[in-house]
Amino acid sequence: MRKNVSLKDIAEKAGCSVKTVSRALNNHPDVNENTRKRILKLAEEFSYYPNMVAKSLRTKKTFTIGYIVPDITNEFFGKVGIVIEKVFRGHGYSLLMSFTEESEVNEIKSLQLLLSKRVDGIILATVGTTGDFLREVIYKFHMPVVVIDNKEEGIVTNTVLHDNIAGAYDLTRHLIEHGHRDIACITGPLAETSGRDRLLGYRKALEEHGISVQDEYIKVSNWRVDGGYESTIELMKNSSSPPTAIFIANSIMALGAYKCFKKLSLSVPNDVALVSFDSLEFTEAIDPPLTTLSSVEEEVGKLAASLLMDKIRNGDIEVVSEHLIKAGLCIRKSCGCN
Amino acid sequence: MRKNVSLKDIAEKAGCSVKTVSRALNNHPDVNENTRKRILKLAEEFSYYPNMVAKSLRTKKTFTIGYIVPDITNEFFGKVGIVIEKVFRGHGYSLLMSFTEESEVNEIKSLQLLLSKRVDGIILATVGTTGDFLREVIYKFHMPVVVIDNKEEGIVTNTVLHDNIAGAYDLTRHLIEHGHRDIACITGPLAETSGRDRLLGYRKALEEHGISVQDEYIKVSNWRVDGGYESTIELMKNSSSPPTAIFIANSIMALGAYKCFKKLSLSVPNDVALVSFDSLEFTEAIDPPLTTLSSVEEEVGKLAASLLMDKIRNGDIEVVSEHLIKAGLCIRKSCGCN
DNA sequence: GTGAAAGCGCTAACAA
DNA sequence: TTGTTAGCGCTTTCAC
Repeated sequence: MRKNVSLKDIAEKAGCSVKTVSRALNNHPDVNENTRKRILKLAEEFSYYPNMVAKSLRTKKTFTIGYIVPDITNEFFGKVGIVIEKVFRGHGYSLLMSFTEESEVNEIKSLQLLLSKRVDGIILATVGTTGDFLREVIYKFHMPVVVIDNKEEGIVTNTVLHDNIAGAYDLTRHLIEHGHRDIACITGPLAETSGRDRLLGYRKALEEHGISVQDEYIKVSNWRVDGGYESTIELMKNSSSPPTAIFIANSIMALGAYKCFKKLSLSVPNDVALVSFDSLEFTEAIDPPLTTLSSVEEEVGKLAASLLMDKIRNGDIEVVSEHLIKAGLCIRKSCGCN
Repeated sequence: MRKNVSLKDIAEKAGCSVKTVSRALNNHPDVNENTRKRILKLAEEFSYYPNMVAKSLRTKKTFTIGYIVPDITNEFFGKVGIVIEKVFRGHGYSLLMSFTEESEVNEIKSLQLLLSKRVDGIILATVGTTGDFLREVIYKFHMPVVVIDNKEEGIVTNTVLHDNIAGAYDLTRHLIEHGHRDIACITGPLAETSGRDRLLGYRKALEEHGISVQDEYIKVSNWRVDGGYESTIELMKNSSSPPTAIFIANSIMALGAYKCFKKLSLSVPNDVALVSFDSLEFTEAIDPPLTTLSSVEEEVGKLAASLLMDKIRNGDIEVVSEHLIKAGLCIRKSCGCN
């Protein structure tokens, strides 16, 4: 930081008090029109930018929101971040970002940093295991917090989640409606809500349609291209009878499945039908276009942002609400449609 | 913000002065070991988190870096952002993010906001037309700034850029080495350095190999899937003789080209060979895998971050350096190799 | 309509 | 080794 122009500098030139300058610049009514004009002109001349640091110290508001996510290159967190930034920018807030790389230690460090920086609120895509500390953050420091993406263990708090169970259910049911009975599932780590719940939705769909769930059809993978590839190989080569359709719990892994089918010279959807969760940029450009759920980032971001905004305004830290965002089907061709 | 525990609170309990507490907590040498231990214990008990706002006001350092980009869902800016955050986190800094949506007005607003928030430095992926204001930011406010991705018009400043010309040249030459002569180019908007320079590199490669550049083989598009699709259609259907190979200036547009080839039942690389710029997640999963340049995000991020860090430390705002990051070829199959 | 004084929580400079 | 004083740039309170 350098020696910036301050209210005092302007006050001296204008021949009035610091307070009058402050009033003029903050559109206070109690200030003479001529004085105001003179001051505004001087501020302009001096290229005055108010020192938000001093303002924050005094008012105890930083107009800064913390956004903590595992990894911003994940299209989901990127899109949600864009939406959140837009909402808050409109209210004069900016976004402080912290990346945890899915590490609990980093998540706690990030929270502590944001506590020190005295942000006005936090939107947290948690790894799910920092509940105890998070409780302190909220109830001891009265920090407004909204949790997204994963549920936090051991604490009931404000959350906005993808409706994982319903999504997995709908996708699987769509395969069933195409006449499939031998349907496999590739899901993510069961330690995460999303991995667990998407498997749950898949099971529920099968059970409700009188199809028995076979263990050899369930693969727990890692959300990545390589994991999707490996799991698909296993399903197609090692099963006693290979599935005729696969529900994959995210689209990145589906990319691995495509790779595998190419290698095994299997055609989608004739030999195997495919559906997966996220509608990403490539899902409609790939051949054949992938049937997925529609995007929920816009909704998740908007809702999380407005929940947080309300909490900041009302200070009702203790009022808790949980929200599930349900996505529709985005039907393309990999499922066998059209 | 709420009433947090302050140095004063701890000092009262510890029975010493505020300054002693400050010293103890900041690992100052001149403090009695017993006093220090007592104070640290109290701080722990009280869950004391130093008020960075007050500290910043006093020291004129916010330990905050501004990162301004058009759109964080762009894989390039996301990856660069991750790297930057990591470097700066190691030095105790955090990242304030601002998204401009490629708008000049938003870019200026973002800069003003960061000026007000008194960040210690800025990494800016500029739209390219805010040179005049940027000059003020740097020379009048002595703000350390590093520009990435695009060159800023009308101002010479610290930049870290992808070597667009060399990249386009190498990719095009690779096609020539495969024996192609009828090579087309789909580039981005010519108002952007990247769009312009990638076209330049393509031309250079043709000229140096004695191949005449044909205007009908050059399409200026929009970096998007749909643009890539349209341009490819035009090339393949409307050219007097369709090209046997295409250099595409980014991989998203290449996705559109794949879509088009599928529709026209053309096979890659037998009917048309293809190369494009960025190595994204899908480029190696698609069929056939796309030959691209290798990723430079890691290098761009690291260099930009360390340049900025040096500037912040040394205060040599006026020393300017420009850096070009050259990428190697990432050869897959769409070019005809293997 | 305007100003003086105090203070937000911290650290730098100087004393003790 | 520890404490005192002052001040960072702003807003709040209260007085005029």
